[in-house]
Amino acid sequence: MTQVRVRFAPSPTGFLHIGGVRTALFNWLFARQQHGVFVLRIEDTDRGRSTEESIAAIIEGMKWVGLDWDEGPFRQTERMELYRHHAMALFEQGRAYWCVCKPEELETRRREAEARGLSPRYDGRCRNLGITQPSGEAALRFKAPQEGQTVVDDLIKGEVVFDNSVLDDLIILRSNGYPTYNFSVVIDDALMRITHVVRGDDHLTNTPRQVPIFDALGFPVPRFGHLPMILGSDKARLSKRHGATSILAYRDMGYLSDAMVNYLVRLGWSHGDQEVFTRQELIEKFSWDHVQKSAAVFSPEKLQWLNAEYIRTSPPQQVADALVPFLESAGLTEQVQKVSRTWLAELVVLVKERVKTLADMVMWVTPYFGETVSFDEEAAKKFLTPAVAPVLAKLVARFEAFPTYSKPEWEETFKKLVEEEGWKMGQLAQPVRVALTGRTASPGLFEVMEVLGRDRTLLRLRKGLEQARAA
RNA sequence: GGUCCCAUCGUCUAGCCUGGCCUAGGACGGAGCCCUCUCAAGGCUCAGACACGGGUUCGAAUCCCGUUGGGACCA
Repeated sequence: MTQVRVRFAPSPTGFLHIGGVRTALFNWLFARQQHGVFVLRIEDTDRGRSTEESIAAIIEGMKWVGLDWDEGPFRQTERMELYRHHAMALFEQGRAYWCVCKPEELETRRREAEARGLSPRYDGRCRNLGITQPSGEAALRFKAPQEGQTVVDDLIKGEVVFDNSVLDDLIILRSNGYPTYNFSVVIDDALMRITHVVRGDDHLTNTPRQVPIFDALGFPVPRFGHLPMILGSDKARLSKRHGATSILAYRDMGYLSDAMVNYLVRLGWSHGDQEVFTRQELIEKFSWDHVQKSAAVFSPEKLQWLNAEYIRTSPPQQVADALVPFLESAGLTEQVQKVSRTWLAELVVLVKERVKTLADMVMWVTPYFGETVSFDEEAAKKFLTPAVAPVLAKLVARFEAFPTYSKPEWEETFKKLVEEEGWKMGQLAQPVRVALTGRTASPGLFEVMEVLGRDRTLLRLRKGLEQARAA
């Protein structure tokens, strides 16, 4: 049994796309499950559009989602000699030939063919010219098989049959000496001994063009798997106008990488009714025959639900660590430095049930940092009124009698006071909530007090009382 | 235009290969109720799909053919 070797081969012409991450993820899961090798290869032969920033973004994105690679990153631009060498090898074997047709001529002939209702492929004019040493501009073309069929036994789509008669002789080396996409992938996949080529299904029809090249060069043909596309809500290919498509944009919006991975894997793959998986489970349970054949619509709502799920269930300390950069960019750097990591984790526990993203969490968590809070104007106006002042004063007095905070005792004290006054819980709870957090919505009051501690609780209650009296 | 791929609730999907357990299951989203100091979380309930047409069969979401509709690639 030969070792499984898979690859992810993005072109660095922009940020790392969520579709790309999903392709990488399926490859990675398969590699890890099979104890195989995952190769990262940067397809940067398009010099005009490839950028260093983009390569850095791909690497950063891959690291963020935790898809570690075993070999690479390789770059095609560093492998030019290999492509030329193998292209010339094909020429020497008589499997490739020089084509001196000018681009304009090709264009005219293509139009003519189309006008006559024929398919617009290369007519093979230079195929039998036997040019050995082209004098001017020339491209190298591969002699594609013209008869028979090429059968691709796809891991996902099943058996797909193509008639070779529809194939034309594709250019493998351009007149400028650069290899074409369809050629360089074959050489790389062959030389890197890739056993399973898993990519987007936009490459399915490229496959019968590539298989004969493997054959001609005497390389073993890998298995292929073509993943369905990811679409936007209007069923068009996912793009900027559907919202963020860069993986790092999701990081910056406050999504957890585990949630992202879990969401992406379920977009096109399933394991019965299970929705939430640990990485280990994914590695164990992943299989090609449960990969969907049809395209899937990306759902920001479901992603958000899963993210909330992960925020609730991940170890609080881990969530707290991921939260820190968000607190810092919200201007809370100093405050964050003053508090302990465990207190931060307590804060996470306090608010995690009410939050969808880490960005949300910042909003929920800010009231607990300073000594005091600023009151939301509307909230104060509604709840910190002269009518509640006397009761609030009594509450403060009774709480002050306790040397330390104790949830059961303080809660009992609170309820007793409400009862004595003949009030409903909400009548006192809301003013207290505003005093403690500045807002009308918060976690349970006694959990809030716990996180605040005795002294800050009393300080804030007194401030609230002042406000109520002044109103 | 040619070739190829695809088709179950609004969305992600289970079921399809190995027909009957499907009056089609789960999840997100939506509606409602419960819980409740607010907001959430949670629990319960409801609405909601086998693209269409032919076959095959005692019986089809499941098998076959066609149609329609999407999409990709080639240029």
